[in-house]
Amino acid sequence: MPRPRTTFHELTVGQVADRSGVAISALHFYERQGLIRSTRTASNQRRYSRDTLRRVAFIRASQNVGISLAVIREALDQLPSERTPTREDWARLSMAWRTELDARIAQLQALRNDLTDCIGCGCLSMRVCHLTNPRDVLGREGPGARRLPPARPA
Amino acid sequence: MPRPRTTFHELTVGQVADRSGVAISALHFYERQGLIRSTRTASNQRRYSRDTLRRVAFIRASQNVGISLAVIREALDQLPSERTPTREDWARLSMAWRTELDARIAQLQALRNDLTDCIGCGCLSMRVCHLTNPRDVLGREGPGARRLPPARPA
DNA sequence: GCTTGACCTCAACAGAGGTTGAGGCCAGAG
DNA sequence: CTCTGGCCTCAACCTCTGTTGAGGTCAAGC
Repeated sequence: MPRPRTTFHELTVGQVADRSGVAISALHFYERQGLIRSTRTASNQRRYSRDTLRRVAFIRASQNVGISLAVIREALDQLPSERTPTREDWARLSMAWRTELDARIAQLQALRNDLTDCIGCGCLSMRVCHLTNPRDVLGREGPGARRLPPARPA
Repeated sequence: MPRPRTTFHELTVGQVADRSGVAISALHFYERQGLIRSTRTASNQRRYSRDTLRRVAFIRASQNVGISLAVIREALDQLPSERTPTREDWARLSMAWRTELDARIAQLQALRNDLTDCIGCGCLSMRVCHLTNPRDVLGREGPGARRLPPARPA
């Protein structure tokens, strides 16, 4: 079996796929979207540095809680592009991301509390505006094709 | 301006749209997907009962935290179909939904803590398996066309 | 009795997030 | 030297969550 050669610090796309549990096609997709990067060998194969595993874990974990790839990319863009991120780099990212996560946690807890307290208690007054889209804290988010660009060149 | 007549307990689609902040087209879509229901007037216009506002608020709030419409529909299916849901009905739904929300809250907090504790402290060992897809607790979730039906009739 | 605005249906398209498949390259084992 | 497994690209397709537009109905108001 001709497994591609790698140095210790480089991973093939297959290795990253195996270790991260993400399909190769998804890794290619993430790369096209600028979420991860690779170098190429002489024969044009991708090689990933080990911190890619962390990036992919970060991506999937964030996606799992409903954050879009665009927002995730913005966060990852804070990491240095042409150097392996250090602990400080990730710590800085963490601080920024905490805000996003805290907002979402608060939103989830509000939903849960409104369901149990408000509806559960009998008043049935789930506070609509409060829950459905507090865009002051989360900004525009959520799936769908609702947001068109303001004007498109014809 | 010929606003449609409604009784006190009935709302037109435009009224639901205005009060919920959800586009009419989205309400039609939710109805096609079985998330909300309506009766029709003699002239085929939709009329919604007031609890539809609650359903829509529930849908949007849940969507906002990354839950898919399919999962939301399953939850809403627990409400009685041919009677206005009572406090007890919503309370029952709340209890079930809490589980879903609690799991997501835990997941978010784990992500946050791993980011701040684990990466922030220097060990940099974001626990991949633990974070990316604990399918024992959340089941299969997340966007994309990854899951094809096992076999489709030709 | 016409106009107007809210509503209807149905089909087509949009954007996000991928998967699948065809066709081809490259390197190591036999 | 050939075979094979892993990798490559590119285009097509898929699901999910809606939006847009064309064409039509109905009822209130002037």
